[in-house]
Amino acid sequence: MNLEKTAEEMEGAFGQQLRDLRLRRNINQRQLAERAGVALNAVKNLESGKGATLASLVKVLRALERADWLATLAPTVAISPLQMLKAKQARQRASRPKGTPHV
Amino acid sequence: MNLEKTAEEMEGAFGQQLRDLRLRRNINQRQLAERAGVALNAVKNLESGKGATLASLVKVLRALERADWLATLAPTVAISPLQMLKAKQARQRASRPKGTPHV
DNA sequence: AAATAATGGACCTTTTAAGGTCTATTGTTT
DNA sequence: AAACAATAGACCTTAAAAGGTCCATTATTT
Repeated sequence: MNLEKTAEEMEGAFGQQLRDLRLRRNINQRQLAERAGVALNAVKNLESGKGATLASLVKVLRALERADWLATLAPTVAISPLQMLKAKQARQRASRPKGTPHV
Repeated sequence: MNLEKTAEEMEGAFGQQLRDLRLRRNINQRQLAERAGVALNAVKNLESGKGATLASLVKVLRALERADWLATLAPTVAISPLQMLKAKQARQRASRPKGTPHV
């Protein structure tokens, strides 16, 4: 998967990966849709990269037993107990730029 | 991230990860939306897990410089040149079950 | 403590995916 | 080579997200 791709191309390449996962398990689109609890069209859309929802993706990943992948996006940084004491609590909001007189 | 979660809960937990990524970079939702080329609402939907499209997700990941993550779903299995010779080409379609008289 | 921007949430309209069905094509099996 | 199911693609209707705007709340800064 190239990093210089357009968003559309990436969606297509992503769909190809989903298809690979399905074929490795040797199940057809209809079966996958059933197990995932989504419409056949939703699976088609995902695999072809023609537009899909995150909800459909999550359900399909569960059916493919790859839902664990979703947890790997932003691994939480481990922090030692000692550091913990002096650490400020994590931001809940982004800070506003100091100098920049925000329009 | 728990593996016993419902699809909805997973979408929420996923949104939290997106938020973490954004806050680590200390940019606000508006800036992220701008950079990603999506509406502010799309970012809100993603982070709150209230429903979003894969297209929005991909654009936002690019803006967060985490689009590479998308390629990690189904790592391709390496195959030695020797195995390559006797290997059948990968399936393009799922096979139909032999015995099962398909309804 | 006061000022202020970031965020949450509601509302509206437009766009698009979901869900359902049917047909044409084509990979796979026998 | 023939049979047949898996997939692609089109079409329609319904549901839901995108995009835009406004207001209320609250974390952060000074």
